[in-house]
Amino acid sequence: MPMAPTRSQYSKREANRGAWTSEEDQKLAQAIEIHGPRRWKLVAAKAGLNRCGKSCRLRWLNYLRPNIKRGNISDQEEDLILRLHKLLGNRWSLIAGRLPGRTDNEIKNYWNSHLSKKIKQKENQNKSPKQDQSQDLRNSAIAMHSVAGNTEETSKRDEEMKIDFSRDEFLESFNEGPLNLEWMSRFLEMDESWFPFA
DNA sequence: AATTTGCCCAACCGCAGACTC
DNA sequence: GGAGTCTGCGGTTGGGCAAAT
Repeated sequence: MPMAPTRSQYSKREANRGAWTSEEDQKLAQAIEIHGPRRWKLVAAKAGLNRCGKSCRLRWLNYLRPNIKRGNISDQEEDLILRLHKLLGNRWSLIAGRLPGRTDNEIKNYWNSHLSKKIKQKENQNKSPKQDQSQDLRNSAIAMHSVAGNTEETSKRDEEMKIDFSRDEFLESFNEGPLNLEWMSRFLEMDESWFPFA
């Protein structure tokens, strides 16, 4: 029985795969400028790239898109990722939505290569009593706000934050089916004006 | 110097839901 | 309403590189 072609074998006879060249990037950027970052199949065709729409979309979102932040994840960003992951699990796109300039792929990679290990280590050495989850939520909101660009001291805000997150209410809202996700999306998309310290 | 190992990250794949006709 | 297509998401893979042996 013949073996299935490997990925590299496919790449020789079908669409381009693998790393993008700067020439391809340029063509894609030009096509998007004309047709917009939608209709990816069309964009791929118009760009004259032997790539599928999906591949073009990914390249745009993770690399070519304006305002992409490159370089190391800051401590503040890391803290926010940890907190959001605690709330949301592997909802990388939602998490990325709260980190300006970061992509879901980048955060997912960062999580898999750095944070998941850190957490395991922490879990192993830290068998201390669980933190009050309402405090966690308050901290999450504070971290979200500060990463969004506010320069006030978080400790001060923490003191000023008067909203009383009810742990039980919050946790209950996660156990009620599809509405929960909607609720969480709204929680994460909330305008900064929601925050009392804004 | 050559080889092995481990890590990082860009890119691919499969699936589900949204959209269009 | 249903079929076909497109889009977006999360999981996974594999190439490239540096450190270790």
